[in-house]
Amino acid sequence: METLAPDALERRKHVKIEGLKELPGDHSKVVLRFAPNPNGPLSLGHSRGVVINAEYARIYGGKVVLRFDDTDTKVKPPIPDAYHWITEEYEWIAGRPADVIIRASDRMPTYLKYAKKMIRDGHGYVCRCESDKFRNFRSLKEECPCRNKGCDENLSEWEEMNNGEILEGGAVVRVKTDMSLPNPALRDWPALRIQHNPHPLVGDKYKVWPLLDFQSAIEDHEQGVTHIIRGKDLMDSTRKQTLLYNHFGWEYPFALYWGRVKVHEFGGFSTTSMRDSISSGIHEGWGDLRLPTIKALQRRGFSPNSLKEFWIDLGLTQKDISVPMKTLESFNARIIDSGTERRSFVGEPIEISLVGELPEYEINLPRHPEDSGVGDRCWKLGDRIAIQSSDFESGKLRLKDFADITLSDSRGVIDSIEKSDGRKIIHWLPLDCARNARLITPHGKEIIEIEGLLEDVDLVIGNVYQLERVGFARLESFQEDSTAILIWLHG
RNA sequence: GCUCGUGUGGUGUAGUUCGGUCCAUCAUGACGGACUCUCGAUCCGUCGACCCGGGUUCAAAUCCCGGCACGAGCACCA
Repeated sequence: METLAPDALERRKHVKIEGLKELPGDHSKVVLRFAPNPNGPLSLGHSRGVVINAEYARIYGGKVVLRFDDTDTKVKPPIPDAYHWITEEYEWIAGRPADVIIRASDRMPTYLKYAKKMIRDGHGYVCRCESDKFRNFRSLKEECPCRNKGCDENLSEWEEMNNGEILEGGAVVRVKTDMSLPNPALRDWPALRIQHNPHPLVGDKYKVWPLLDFQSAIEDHEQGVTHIIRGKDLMDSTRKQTLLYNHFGWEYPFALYWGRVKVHEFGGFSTTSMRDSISSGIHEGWGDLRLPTIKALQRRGFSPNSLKEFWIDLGLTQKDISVPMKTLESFNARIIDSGTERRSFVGEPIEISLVGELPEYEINLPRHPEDSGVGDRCWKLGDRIAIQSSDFESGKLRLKDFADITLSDSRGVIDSIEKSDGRKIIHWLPLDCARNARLITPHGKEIIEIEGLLEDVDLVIGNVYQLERVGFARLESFQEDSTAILIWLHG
């Protein structure tokens, strides 16, 4: 060591530890879970959960359970399409499908079974108090009258709840903890409530539905989850569920937390508010470029690896953070740049006639400046070309990779083919090689569409190109009139 | 009100468990330069931080006490 690298021993002062920290506990059979509500497709915020869980599963050779927490039919009702959207988006982000996929709504018999057992064992009870009345008991650390009912009475009321004899709001099943607990959130917390709304997938078969804390607790145990990674807003859920696990004699998984994330450009990630903005027509749909959805990121051409590197770099901390999209974009740019071919896009074009000795040849430009292996793009030269109106200034310009010209009105006099001085270099396009195009760019609350001309050489729908002097964009489609639709990615 | 959590450069992040090897890591950003027939890439340089106040100690980002700030939970949402 000392002879091979004498100063390696000293120089190793501060090294940043890359990657995720070690998971606590046993690593031999790691089971994690990602549990979204299928009330919409996945957002950029969700992708943190996918990345972190999938990465830990990869590190330890463990599994990830993708679980649809769809037990609310009223406040955040599930969207049937969201189940397959999320399944596919999970796979896209993680680079592999989830190991186990379950829907909470399919597992109702299990939840109801445990609920009944809890009541029978005296660890839970049917509470008929109105919510604000119970709230009052809770704040006073007093027990509500329902708490000391006999087991038989609880059980018969439980049956009434399930039969639909008790209306919504008429009863709730509570986990018996301790009304004198210092943390008010833990005092006899609600486990199941009545919902008569039909569930979009299982209909009106069930009248009693578990709340998140109960459903999630039971299912984590059923699936053998060893590590729960969740937002720190759910810390009290851990404490509530630990109390429930004690009733059942189960051992609670390790829980890890992350703080709230905001992105400067988008703020938070509320599926519900996105849903509202779509139904009210403010946004065009879940793939609207202004929305922080995975669908929008896919349309723009982000690499799933950029999400992975981004979230792993951010790590798993409990700090509430706000990061700029620029950070994600720089990860993405680094990933895609070497494999992204260049093309010319002239926005808001102005036609120019070339005057002078027009060489009778084709111009060969590299598809990638640092990678000759991908070959050239070939332009047939004509005397009609287009330049960007923002570059139009009467005077001396260099048409990139072609010629020095002097511009006056809409005529470009060729001064020389060789680069003769330090004049401004602009991108351009022979009209013969151009196709109409529209570059669509999200800009805050607006969507900006720039009409222009795109170099019409080997265009493949779905590919990302770097538009010279403009930035990265994904070719989304050709319209019927053959106009190319480009979606802006980043600079 | 009660309970819980977090505070390191503009933004993130490493280091905090077991004080010294930290005049504090890395990335991103901003600024400047080199190179390049893209405003991309690459390369070089510069800027910039331990919430505050005490205490313990030879030594504190790290331990203790007290403040302050921010966030969250106390939903018949997830």
